[in-house]
Amino acid sequence: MSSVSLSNWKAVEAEVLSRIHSRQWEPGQLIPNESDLAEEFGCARATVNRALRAIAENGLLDRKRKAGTRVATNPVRRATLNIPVIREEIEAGNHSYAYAVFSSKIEEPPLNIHATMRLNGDEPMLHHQSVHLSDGKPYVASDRWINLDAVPDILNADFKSISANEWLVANAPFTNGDIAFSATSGDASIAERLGAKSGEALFAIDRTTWNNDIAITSVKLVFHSGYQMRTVL
Amino acid sequence: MSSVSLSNWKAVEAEVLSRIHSRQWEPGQLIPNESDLAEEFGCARATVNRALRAIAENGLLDRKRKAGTRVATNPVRRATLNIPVIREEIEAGNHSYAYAVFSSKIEEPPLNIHATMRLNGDEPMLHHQSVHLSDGKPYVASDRWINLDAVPDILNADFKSISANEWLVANAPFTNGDIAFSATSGDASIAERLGAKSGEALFAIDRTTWNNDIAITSVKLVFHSGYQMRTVL
DNA sequence: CAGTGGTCTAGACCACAAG
DNA sequence: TTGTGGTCTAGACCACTGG
Repeated sequence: MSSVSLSNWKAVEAEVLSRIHSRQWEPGQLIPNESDLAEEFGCARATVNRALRAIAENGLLDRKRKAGTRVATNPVRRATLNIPVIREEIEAGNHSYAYAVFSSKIEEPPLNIHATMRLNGDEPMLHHQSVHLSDGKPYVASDRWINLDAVPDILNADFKSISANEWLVANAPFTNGDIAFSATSGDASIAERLGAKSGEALFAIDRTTWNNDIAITSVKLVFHSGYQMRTVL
Repeated sequence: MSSVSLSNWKAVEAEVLSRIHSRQWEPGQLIPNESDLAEEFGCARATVNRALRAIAENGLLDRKRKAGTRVATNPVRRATLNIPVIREEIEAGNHSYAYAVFSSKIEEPPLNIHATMRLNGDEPMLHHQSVHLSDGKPYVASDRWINLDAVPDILNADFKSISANEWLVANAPFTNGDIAFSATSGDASIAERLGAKSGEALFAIDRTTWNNDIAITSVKLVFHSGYQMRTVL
């Protein structure tokens, strides 16, 4: 067997993954503790810890103090999605980027936005609607609410040179947020802005962000027909 | 300032995040190197490393040898999605789970499946279609192709007691996979299986998995109307 | 070439939780 | 109570890469 010394955590990770995939260690089974593995592999316990922690973060191992480390029975696979700035996503594909503002005005948010953002009173909100274009074609429509109490300076932003999203990324850091992915039948106005057929199935992202419990912004992005969000497992 | 000693990596992480959020360290700016921060915080360099690595994995820092560590300019936010076994997702919501097989037969895959799975020859494929039910209502429709060369034993599986997905999770570990999220107008047959209106917008996941370059399975999941996939940022 | 992050080590103590 | 993972330390060497 592996009497050779596994002297780095990537090698340890590979060996452990191999034992899991080959069913030498079966789902649900308790694997040896870190000290024993360190001895077997001829490396420090910290190295084993690094490898096992990486695997556990990926969902293939369950680790508990005192109870030990087990091979996950129903591995909950984790997929990490990159949520880029739209302009960069478009330019990364060698397309030209542009965007257009449809409407930008201060008004009362509807109840669902009020609830989603967990607003307390009736903070003044900026309602900002725009479309991002790739090679001149509609790419994604954005319907955004911005809490002016949190970022009053946004009223001075020049949305001819920078999108609301990029202004916020650069000027309003957030500490936490929610994101949801769904499918929507774009209503007539959204469909028109995207150049889609009315009622066509469109991919949507709803994202709300806070800075230490102060709501910053909530945005609904509706993508052009055929859009896919991809990643690896 | 923080003349107190930050003696664990979570505290260091919090302090660094605070400096980023407060703009004490601005986007694009080079931050002190690990040794200097270790000295300032009164902890070991390894502790600083652990904290900075965690932040970098989340996209808020860019680290390069020799070049040092910079605050990310356009933080590419990463969202980690948990992809559970359908049964567990349903049962976690305290609903009853069931599923029904519509069709299961060996046949030639269409060209797009052949390409997606990167098949070489004309491996025999099992085409398996089913629906998962939550409290008796359609939850998600599954259209799956399985490479019988990779998992011949699946022909002996009893799909009355276990779904194809769960059989594969338990018996055919994979080393890597692709996953894509999209919106689809379910065709008439899918819509019917899901009890959805024809043409209604539905959330879909396409997932293909391999075991060391041997394709295992490719599945399209189409969820019931209104389904959302959520996570935090 | 030289500065930075990446990693390994040996040992130590701690925190949690199973029995 | 006690075994296990979680973490910290001080020091060392390595690997990458900018200048």
